[in-house]
This record gives sequence, C-alpha cells and structure tokens, in this order.
Amino acid sequence: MAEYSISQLAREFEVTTRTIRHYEDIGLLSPARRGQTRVYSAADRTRLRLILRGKRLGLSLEDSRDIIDMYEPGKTNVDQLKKLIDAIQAQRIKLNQQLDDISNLLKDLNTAEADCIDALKSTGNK
Amino acid sequence: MAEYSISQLAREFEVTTRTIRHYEDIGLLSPARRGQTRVYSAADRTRLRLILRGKRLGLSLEDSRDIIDMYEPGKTNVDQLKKLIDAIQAQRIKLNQQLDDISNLLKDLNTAEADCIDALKSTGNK
DNA sequence: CAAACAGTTTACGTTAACGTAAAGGTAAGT
DNA sequence: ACTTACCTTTACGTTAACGTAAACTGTTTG
Repeated sequence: MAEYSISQLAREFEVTTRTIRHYEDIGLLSPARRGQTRVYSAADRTRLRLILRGKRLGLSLEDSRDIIDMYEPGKTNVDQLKKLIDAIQAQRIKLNQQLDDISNLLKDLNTAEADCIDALKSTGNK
Repeated sequence: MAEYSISQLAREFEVTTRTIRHYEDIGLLSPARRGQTRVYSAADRTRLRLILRGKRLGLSLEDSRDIIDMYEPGKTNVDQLKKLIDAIQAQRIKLNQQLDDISNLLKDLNTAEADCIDALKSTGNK
C-alpha cells in the first residue's frame, strides 16, 4: 500500500503544502496521521488529483466536493442517488458547453496565429 | 449599426450591470457615451461574449484580456506579435489539457451514473 | 405630476482560495 | 551539539471578481 508525505504530493502535483492543508481544512481530504504527521494513501492522492482536475476546469472547490462524492461508495440513500443523477446531468451539460467553447477558442487561436505569422512576414519583407 | 444598452446586454448574457461596469473599470470594455449613458456597439458585445466564454473556461479576466487582444488589429509591433504567438501556444496547451480533463470527467460521469442507476434498481427490488 | 424605471458615480463589503509569517516539534547527518 | 530538512498549528493578510447600498439624474407612463 502506497503512502505519501504532504511534500511528496505537493511536489508531484506542483502545489504548496499550504494548499493541501487547505483542502483538508475544508474537508476535501482527511489523511491518516502517524503521530502528528499526515500520511496520505493512494485514495487520498486520487482525491487530490480530482480536486486539481476540477480546478483546471474552472470548478470551485465546492463543485469539486460534489463530484468527488460521486466516487464514494456508501451513497445508499435513494434521494441522494437521485440528486446525484441530477448533479451528473448538470455537470454533463456544463462540460459539453465547455467543449464547445474550447473548440471555438482553438479555432480562434488558429486564426489569430495565422494572422500573426502573416503580419510578421510582411514586416520582414519590407 | 446595432446598439445596446447596458441592461440589454446584462439580460442577454445573464450577468448584472455591475459586472459589465466592472469590466469597464478594469479596461476590458470601453463603450461609447451618449451624454452620461453607455452605448455598446456590436464590437463591444463581442468582447463581452469573449470575456464570458473565458470565464466559463476558468480563465481570469487578465487571461481573457490577453486573448481578446489577439483579435484586435493594430498589433503591428514585431515583438508583440512574437509574444502573442507564444501566448497562443501556451493557451493551446492549456486547452488541450482541458479537453483531456473533460473527456476523463465525462467518462467518470457515465460510470457514476450507471452505478447510481444500478443502486436504485437493487434498492427498488428489495 | 408623481411614480416607476433605467441610467449614473462613489465607496465600502464579501467570498474563495490560498499566501505568508510566527513559533515550535522531530529526525537525520556531520 | 548543531545545522538542515522535514513536519506541525495558529492566525492574520491578500487578490480577484464582483455584491450591495447610497445618493443622484433623466425619462416615460398611468
């Protein structure tokens, strides 16, 4: 069973230890302790990965909390399951919107780049 | 030539007028004035659209500023063009990373949803 | 003509997501 | 024993992106 120190994870994911402790403060992580010292499991590491992926997608930490909870077992309550399915649907809509946005932006970037290169050429040929 | 009031744009894009004025405060928009009153052109409207698209993608307003500037003409300075091409490349990398993240998240959502539905079924059949 | 509504400026308040500093404990290497 | 390199907690500070309230102007509508 893999174990990680806080600074190992910090290095791996390129965040500060403060950031990782912050996620614990708000209840997104709850690593084991060896004495005072935090000991992170593979599962903790996965949760951190999910949090950071959410961040890259512009989610708030609260949004990420919802998503991460989807991975947890023990969601036996029927109402919660239904709420989860709704949440999943909402996420899906948002993500598809993002996909659209990104493809548009990539198109724009291509155009902008081509324009730049053209502009450079004409400047160079003067 | 199309013209828009601040509240028209606010309604169309589902933001507050405060938000739009804020974008002006930090120099992302600079609408014309009829007396005191702001008058937005089609170009202003486009800029707003780009800003909000950036937001959906988790960009800061400063990031958006850079991207929007790519659309502007008058970028005749060679150094600036080169910097722009670099910026475009950086954006492209980030966006591709996002694409990857999103496809993973969508996969996860599918799995999570299937699990939920299964759980509901077994609960229902008890 | 008063009320309702759209616009304005100025300015303080708020929230999220950490940064940063202070003050200290533990364990390894020299 | 001393430095180096980790780890800890507590707590105030900071930045971005607006929210919110106050106080005012102009217009149109019942």
